[in-house]
Amino acid sequence: MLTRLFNEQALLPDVQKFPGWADDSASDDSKTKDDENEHCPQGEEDLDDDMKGGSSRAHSEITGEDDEEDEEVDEEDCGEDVDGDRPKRRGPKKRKMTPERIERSKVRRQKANARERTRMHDLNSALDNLRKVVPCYSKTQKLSKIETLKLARNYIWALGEILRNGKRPDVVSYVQTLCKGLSQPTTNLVAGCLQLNSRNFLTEQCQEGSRFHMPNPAFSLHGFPYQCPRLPSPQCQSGSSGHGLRSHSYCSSYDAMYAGGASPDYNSPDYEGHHSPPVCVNGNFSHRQESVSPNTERGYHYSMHYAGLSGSRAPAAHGLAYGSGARGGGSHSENIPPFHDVHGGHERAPAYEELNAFFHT
DNA sequence: TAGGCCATCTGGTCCT
DNA sequence: AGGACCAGATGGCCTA
Repeated sequence: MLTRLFNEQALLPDVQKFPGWADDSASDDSKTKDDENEHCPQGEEDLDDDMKGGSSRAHSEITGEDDEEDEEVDEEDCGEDVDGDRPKRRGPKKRKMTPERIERSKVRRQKANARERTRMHDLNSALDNLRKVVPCYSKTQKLSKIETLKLARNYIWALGEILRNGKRPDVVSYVQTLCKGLSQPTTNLVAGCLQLNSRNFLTEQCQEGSRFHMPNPAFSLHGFPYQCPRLPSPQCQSGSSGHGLRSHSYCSSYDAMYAGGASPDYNSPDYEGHHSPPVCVNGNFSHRQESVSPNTERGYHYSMHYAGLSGSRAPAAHGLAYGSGARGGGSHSENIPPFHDVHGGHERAPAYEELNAFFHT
């Protein structure tokens, strides 16, 4: 139901000031150095072709290496000077590939491969850590690498804006900021995590005054007609996203953040304290994440991070209603899975306390 | 089947 | 010489 929740283009017109947002694709600064390396390759050691993988054989083929590569080559000229049909190579003279050298090359290459694997694994685990501290995190359904980076960038920017402006962010702008440059599926996901529910916006705005600013009373996101849905459960919606994001159900909501109601039960076994930096939209910080719907075919859990209480108790005055959200239920839903199921343990961001303190003053 | 995402291999470049 | 980093190529997996 929430597919196509937000039209990305329509979502973003107001947020133009983000440095580097203008052209993500354009910033794909493909290298220039290659242009300078048009000379013929320098005497490559001829690694044996029987090494497994061998996906990048283009180079060797282009250089014209063949069975005769053991012959020493003239290193004076290159490329344009063609001796016969084949360009001459320059660079160090090729040495004979003795069996020992071949073996050493193999070993060296294998070691390099292993290092590269390790390096990429480290990179991926760093990326996983990053996933845990951006507003939407799921163990079972990860954001792609690029989406994680973009969302993290947006998130940092949004938090920075909060600090700079010294006031609570406009909700729509906040969502726009978070979703800037994200793909449609990820935008839907983030929006789903924030669950911009018109019902609550409207009721809160009408009944509780200005707990937050809604520029458009008939809530729609810059043209996106998000008409107050009557969800079976305000806490969980199922949605699907294409491409990298498999179908999932997610939850956690703006409802919960804004709905008045009982405070969460921090003594609940579900509650495990803060694991996540705050997604601060209106100043409500809390520890645990919103629940997820268990009735999904693949059990994807998406959550928004409620975070930040500097202590271990959230002030009820902020009216966080875990789980039940807009229904105003006091205790959080029994559907809420253990927090760690959705959120791996990780450290808090440093700015946490400051932000928390800020929003509680 | 096309397209997106990812892991891996590989060679080039830079640095120590 | 060897390690770190990078980017291209390739193939596998998954989803629409």
